[in-house]
Amino acid sequence: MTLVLEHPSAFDLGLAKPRSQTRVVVAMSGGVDSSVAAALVAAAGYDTIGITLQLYDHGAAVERKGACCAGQDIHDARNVSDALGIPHYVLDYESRFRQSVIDDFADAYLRGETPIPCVRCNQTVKFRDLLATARDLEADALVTGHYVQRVAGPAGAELHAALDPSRDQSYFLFATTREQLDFLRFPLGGLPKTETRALAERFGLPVAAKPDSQDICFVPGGRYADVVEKLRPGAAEPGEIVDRDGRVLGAHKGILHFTIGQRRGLHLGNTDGAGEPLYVLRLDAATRQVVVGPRAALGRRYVRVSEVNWLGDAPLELEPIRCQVKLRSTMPPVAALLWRGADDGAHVALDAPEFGISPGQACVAFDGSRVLGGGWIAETAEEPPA
RNA sequence: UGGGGCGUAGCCAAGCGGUAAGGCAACGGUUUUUGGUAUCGUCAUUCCCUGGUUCGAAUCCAGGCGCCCCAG
Repeated sequence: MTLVLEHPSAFDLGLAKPRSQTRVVVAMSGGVDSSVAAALVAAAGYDTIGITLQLYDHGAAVERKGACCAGQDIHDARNVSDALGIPHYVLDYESRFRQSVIDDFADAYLRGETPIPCVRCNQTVKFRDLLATARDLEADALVTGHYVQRVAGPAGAELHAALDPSRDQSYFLFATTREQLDFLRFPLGGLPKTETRALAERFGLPVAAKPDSQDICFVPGGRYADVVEKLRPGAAEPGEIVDRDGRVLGAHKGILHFTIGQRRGLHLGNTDGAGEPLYVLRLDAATRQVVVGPRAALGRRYVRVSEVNWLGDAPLELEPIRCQVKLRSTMPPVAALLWRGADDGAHVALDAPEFGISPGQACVAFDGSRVLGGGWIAETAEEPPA
């Protein structure tokens, strides 16, 4: 990638028209990554337009570090655009973000599931709504700063994990459709984060030293339960903490405070002398019970997946295929069998048990670096059905 | 008030005259564009109380107090 620094024109998005006549919209969050993406595109000579989405309450977010798409970050995106000499627009997407991402987030917790707002955001606001806006602007492509690779394959655009596995964000993009993928470009997928920082400095971007964003962007201080309670007043109903036999061990302040596999926050000391930590095994929204037990009881080898977005060349069939799956963004892919389920669902049988798999999270299947597809975890079982 | 046992951090618990292990919980940091996991660190100047013996006591002695068990 150093080549890019010396010869910006070596960077290419693989579009047919001359660059000066090729319009590219860059989704700019105000962070380092998307700023570098914009700089690369602009430096390569494309007709570049920066767009920043205002997604939520900008008042509360102004002073926060590590946020995006509100307050200071919008100013940062504008400053970067000015520095690059590209036009920049801010779109008010607050209401659709609220509908598509935040409401879903709250409702998932009330159902006893654990949502991934980042996937919903990519799936709706960014790759559906913003992408449509880019087309309206007669753009030829939409560029984002995601660490993921788009590879032109024999059967069309393929989605691949980033070159740097520690930066890979393909888990969060499993729902990207083939159509969307045709239009999208991810200039950062092939470089390590340190390289991105170096590029930011070489381009003289005002955000070069800005800390990475983390946590849920619309949740101040990581206190997501407060947000859910604010959105759904009275939703945090107290309930019992019970063991697998139904024995009551304690009380909790609402199942929305927990997720499967969680250890901390139970406030349950050692009561039986075994000295083994307790983990959340199950959440029962109907009875408001949190079921806890030892770590060994978390093991699951079967996962049922719904709303599958399939990106493989051959359609998913009843005959199981061998692949690797990720059930969590930060885990290395693990070996599994995958086959088609009812409707748009799928079944996954893991070679070895995984611990702490929660409905509402994503299951993403890979063939090596390539994303074959993914869906939402609907339910799990200790063993696959016979 | 006959006999026996026990009282160490929020909980469990080691220690048996030489200057308070460990686990759980909690709290804080690291990791992480979700939650969580993991990991690292912190957490009893003090051992129910009061005296005594001793160079030195959570450990020995005496007296209280509080629990538990057996027998009545």
